[in-house]
Amino acid sequence: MRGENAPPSWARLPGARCRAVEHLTKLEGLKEFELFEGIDEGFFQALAISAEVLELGAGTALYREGEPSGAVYFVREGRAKLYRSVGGPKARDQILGVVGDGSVLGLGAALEGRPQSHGATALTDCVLYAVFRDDLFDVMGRFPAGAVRLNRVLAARARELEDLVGDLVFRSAPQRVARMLLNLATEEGRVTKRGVVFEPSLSRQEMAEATGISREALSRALSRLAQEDILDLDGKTITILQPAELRSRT
Amino acid sequence: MRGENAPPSWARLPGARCRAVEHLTKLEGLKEFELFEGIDEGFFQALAISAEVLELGAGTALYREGEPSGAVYFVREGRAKLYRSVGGPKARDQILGVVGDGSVLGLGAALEGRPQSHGATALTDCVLYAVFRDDLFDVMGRFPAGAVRLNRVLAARARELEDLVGDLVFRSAPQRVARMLLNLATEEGRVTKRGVVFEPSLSRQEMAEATGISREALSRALSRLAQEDILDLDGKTITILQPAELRSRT
DNA sequence: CTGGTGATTTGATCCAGATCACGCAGCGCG
DNA sequence: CGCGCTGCGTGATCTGGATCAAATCACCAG
Repeated sequence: MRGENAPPSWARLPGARCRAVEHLTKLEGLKEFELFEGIDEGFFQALAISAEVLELGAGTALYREGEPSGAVYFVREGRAKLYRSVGGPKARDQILGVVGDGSVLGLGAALEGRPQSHGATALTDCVLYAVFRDDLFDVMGRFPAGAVRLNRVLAARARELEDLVGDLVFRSAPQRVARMLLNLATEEGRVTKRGVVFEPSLSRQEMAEATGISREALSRALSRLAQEDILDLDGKTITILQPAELRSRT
Repeated sequence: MRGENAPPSWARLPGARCRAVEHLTKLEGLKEFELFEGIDEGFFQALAISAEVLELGAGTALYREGEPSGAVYFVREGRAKLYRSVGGPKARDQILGVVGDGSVLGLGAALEGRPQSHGATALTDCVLYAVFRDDLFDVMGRFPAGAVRLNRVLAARARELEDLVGDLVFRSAPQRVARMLLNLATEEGRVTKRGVVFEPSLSRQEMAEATGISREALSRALSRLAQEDILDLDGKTITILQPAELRSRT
């Protein structure tokens, strides 16, 4: 049925597996998306009928840059990174953004009918609803109100990318590190009396890629902040001891 | 600002002036937008009724970063730059993109109902169709097929921004200069037997801002290319003598 | 405990590109 | 005319962060 489409990369990956789930479950999950608040019931049903539930193990790729768009993915649970790569001798990645539940992946490529402009990989175990392009267009045609809402996803992405460009161009490495930490903290941190504690879903390497600097530079920036008692580094967990001070270094 | 419709900045700017134009003219103009190919006639009429024709002199600002979204602008003629700024002692701009006719400005902010995330300024004299937010939402509600098309604009913008991030992070200054020249050439160049000739709509300063480097570095990069007979610089006009060579420096 | 493998830190250089400083050309204007 | 102003080119420094090199740490299998 979807024979013309090359199988999306998740279908070929060991970490991913499809699960049969009853209809109602999926429908309920979709209704939780803030994005679709106030949208007609029929839209959810139509989407739910088309959706495949997808469990993606941490670290497995959902799609890669340049790959033809097979589907869009509604993130129900977990966190994923979007990134760009360069090959060649000195291969590198740049993280474009980290998205959590309630977001949508692969939408731009699906709507434009062009190859993916970035790769997407699960940072934690994820639960996604995959909707194939054909089905998406079908549902969009039948429930335009829902389709129009999808605009917001792209508007938000564009805004975030503009922010990223601004950071890369205008701010120094230490400033970007500070911002990255604050972002991670608001996403993943628990507030305690010592400060904001979290165990980042990003490795040091990935933090560097998100910040647009080398792993070594990131390491140095962190140690520096620890030395100044703004951070506490203990194994994998990071505590922001002086959030205000960190913010002032932005 | 007072009320929900604070006057958009163009209304306060000397270079801008509104023109009374008959209905049919505007409608014809809108139908030329490739973006809306195949869309129902009613959509154009509804948009045309709401649209104001706006003439914007070269160099005048359409909207600024942080300003509340008043309207969206359909670019009928001319070229405009989108940019980010930092204030402070060492104020700088970074050009996020240059758009020409057939594109739409200010859409993200309008849809999100948030302040503009970037500024927009005319590079050349422009003719725009301005549609106020309220009117836009009204038309989108009545003609969802057209509304859904708008997401292509945002998808394209997001893709372009991803490209920009990739360039900034992965490529060296000379490589970015080469790309910028090639982009300008395809947009604005005439092919002659000597090579591709154009008189850029961007000043040197702006070329530097688009490339993410200093004016001096841009100047040097250009002279270098001229020295190697890849470019010819003559006053304001640039001729790309060896497009292939330039492309290989990407 | 022992060795191995990968991630992280630390330390020591290097260099692309920013910054600073200056000269020069055009251009409107009293 | 001379004056200031803005935009552009070019040379001379300076430096943030990349890169190279090596040590340390964490974790696991045996």
